[in-house]
Amino acid sequence: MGVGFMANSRDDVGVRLQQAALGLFRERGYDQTTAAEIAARAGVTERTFFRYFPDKREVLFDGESRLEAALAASIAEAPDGLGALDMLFRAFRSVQSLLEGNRPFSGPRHEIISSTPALHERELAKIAALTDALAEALKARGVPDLQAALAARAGVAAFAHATSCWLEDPSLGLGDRIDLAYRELGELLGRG
Amino acid sequence: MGVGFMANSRDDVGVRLQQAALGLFRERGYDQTTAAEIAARAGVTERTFFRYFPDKREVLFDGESRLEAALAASIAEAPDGLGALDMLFRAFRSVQSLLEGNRPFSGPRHEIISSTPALHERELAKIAALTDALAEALKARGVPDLQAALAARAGVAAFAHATSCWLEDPSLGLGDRIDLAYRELGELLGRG
DNA sequence: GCCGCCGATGTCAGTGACTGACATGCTATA
DNA sequence: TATAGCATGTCAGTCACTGACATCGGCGGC
Repeated sequence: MGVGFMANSRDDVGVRLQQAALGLFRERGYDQTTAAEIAARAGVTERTFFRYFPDKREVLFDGESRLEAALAASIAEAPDGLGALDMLFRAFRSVQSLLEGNRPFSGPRHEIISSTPALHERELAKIAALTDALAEALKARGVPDLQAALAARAGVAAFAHATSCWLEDPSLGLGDRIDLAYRELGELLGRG
Repeated sequence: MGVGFMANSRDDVGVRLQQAALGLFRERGYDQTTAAEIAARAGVTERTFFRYFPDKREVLFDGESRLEAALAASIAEAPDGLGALDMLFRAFRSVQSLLEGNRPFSGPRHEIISSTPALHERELAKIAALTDALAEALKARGVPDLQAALAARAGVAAFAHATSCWLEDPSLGLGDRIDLAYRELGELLGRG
């Protein structure tokens, strides 16, 4: 599969589309950017854009499947005898460096997403999908169905809280934010 | 502001649109229903549909603001000295009857929503908005910011879990589901 | 080295969600 | 009865997305 000299880059078309999209969204905002413009900047046609991404929003969501896989794998190989929440947080901590690695990308991305309702919705959907996947992973480790579903919901909620805090206030590392969330989650019920 | 004899009903146009939409969605599915068809069944124009609802999805989401208000009010008037999670669950239980009241409506609604990705996304957005509102309500009661945000996320996650279970398995009432979720949330941290 | 296959892309036409601008008709009130 | 005002209709336009078909370039078989 030779590359045949695409206009200006040997990058994969998909990657070029993502970069073009991120750039345009930052320059003009999501709503003011058309799919045709993104495609043009990437040197392809609008139709090609939609062959790579099922819709305009999806161009900003790609690492999600990798993250999901990593978390599920961590739960699958967790030591026996751990509680559901501990399996989850073990998994969250295991992807810490993965997330910290592409902070320079997820920073601007987060900015655009949180200021664009349509993108925010899509992110929530991704988080929900992640929740379901982790619930399944917990069930596979023998956690009863309902408990797995609830633990996944609560755990992912805490994880989302931690990453959100981390992205908006860089004074603490992601690892610290995760630990903090875990601890505060515990205190939440200790008090009552 | 007399009602001037709309085609076939003295119902408010908005209500007629909602009923028409729910009916058509159940008959043909969400994607196979156009906004123009909904409007036609309600006896108005497509343009009028979009004057009542900002987009096609929104026609199924209306009680949300009432629910949010009721929950926030419950937190605002909770007795002092309660922990954040207890304030939340007190609020959840306070809207139990409100929700059980329109189960005949929310049943079919839930069916369509959970089988339509676009609608599911919108529901998640509503839940997120609810989460933010409850976090604010907790802050107003003196809960520290970060803790309020985390408690709201975890609490709403448990509440969503409870209502979801309740809608899909009628063998338990909503109140029981809420109590169950509260108890299991406690066990989640007791174990680990 | 030529040929035919195939995958990636371009092209075109169409549907449907949404929007802004303007026209119209009915209600209420002077 | 005149008229201001609001709800609705009408019209034209943009843009996300899709299916069908054309094209082009590399690659394996011969």
